[in-house]
Amino acid sequence: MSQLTQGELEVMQILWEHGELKPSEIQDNFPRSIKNPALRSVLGVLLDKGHVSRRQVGKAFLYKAKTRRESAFRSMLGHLADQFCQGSTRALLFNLVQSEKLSAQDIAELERIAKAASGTKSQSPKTTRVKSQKGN
Amino acid sequence: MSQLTQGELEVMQILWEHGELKPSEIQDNFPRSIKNPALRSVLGVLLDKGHVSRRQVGKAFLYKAKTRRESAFRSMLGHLADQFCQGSTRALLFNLVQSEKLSAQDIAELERIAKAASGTKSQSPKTTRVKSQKGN
DNA sequence: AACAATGTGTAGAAGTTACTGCACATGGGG
DNA sequence: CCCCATGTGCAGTAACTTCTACACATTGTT
Repeated sequence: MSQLTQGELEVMQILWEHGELKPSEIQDNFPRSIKNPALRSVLGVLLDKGHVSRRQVGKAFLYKAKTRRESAFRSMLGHLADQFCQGSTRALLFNLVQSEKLSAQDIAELERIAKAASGTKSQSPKTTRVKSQKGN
Repeated sequence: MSQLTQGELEVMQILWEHGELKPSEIQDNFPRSIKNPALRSVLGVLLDKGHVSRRQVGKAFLYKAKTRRESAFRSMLGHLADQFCQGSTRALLFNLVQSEKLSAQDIAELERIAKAASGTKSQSPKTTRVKSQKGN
C-alpha cells in the first residue's frame, strides 16, 4: 500500500484519534484551516489507496481509518530503514540508541522494556506500558 | 531545509557513497535505468534545495553532497517522531525497543552501545567518543 | 411551499516531481 | 578543417498533491 503523504497523514491522525467522523468534523479538528472540498479531495485519495473506509449515515458520509496507526508508523519506519539501514529496523534502532543522549536511568528503562517485550525472563513484569501515548 | 523525495534520496545515496561525481557517473551507479536529462533534473532540484553543490571541471560538472547522510537521516527520523511520537525521537526509540523482538544478546549489545554513547559513569568509559555530529 | 443550513459532486488550477526530446557547445582524432 | 563523442541547456509533458469555485441535493424550520 502506497506511502502516506503529509496531508494524508494529517487526516489519518485525526481519524486515529477520534474514530469515525464526517468531513466537517474532521475540519473542526484540523490543526490548520482547510476548506471542505480540499479536505474531501484528500479523503478521496485515502479512499482510493484503501487507507480509510466510509459509510453513509443520513446524507453525510462517515469516514473511518482502515489502516492502523501502528501499521502506518511501522511502514514509514521500515521505509526509512530501507534507505539508511540496509532495510533493517534493528540496525536503525541500534543507530538511534547510539546517537541519542541517554541517561543511565533511560538505559535502565530501555532494558526493562526490551526484556518485557521479548517475553523472556523479565524481572518485574509490571505495567511497562509505553505505547504510542496519545494523551491528547 | 525541505525534505528529500524518493528520487532525490536515490541520488544522494550515490553521492554519499562515491563522493564527487559527474551526472554520467551517477547514472552508471544508479540502481535502475535513468536517462541523463531526467537525472540532471533531479540534480537541479537538489541544487536549488541546497543539498548538493557542483563545480565545473573541464566541460562537465562534478556534483557533491552538501547535506551529510547522517543529517538527512536524523531529519527524516525527526519528522517521523513529529508525526507519531509527539516530536520526541526518544519516545520513538522506546517504541521501537518495545516492538522489536530482541534477543537477550541484542539487549546486552544495546546496553553496551547506549552506555558507550552516553558516556555514563556506571562502567568503564573507554571509547566514549562515537561521533560529533554538528548541524550542517 | 420557500428558505437557510449542511453536505455532496464535479471541474479545474497551481505547484512539484519525474521524465523525454532535441538543439547546442566543446574537445580530440581523422 | 571536419566529424563525432561527451556533456550541457532548454522546452515541454505527465502524474500527483493540494486547493478553489460553484452547482446540486437533502433536511428542518417557518
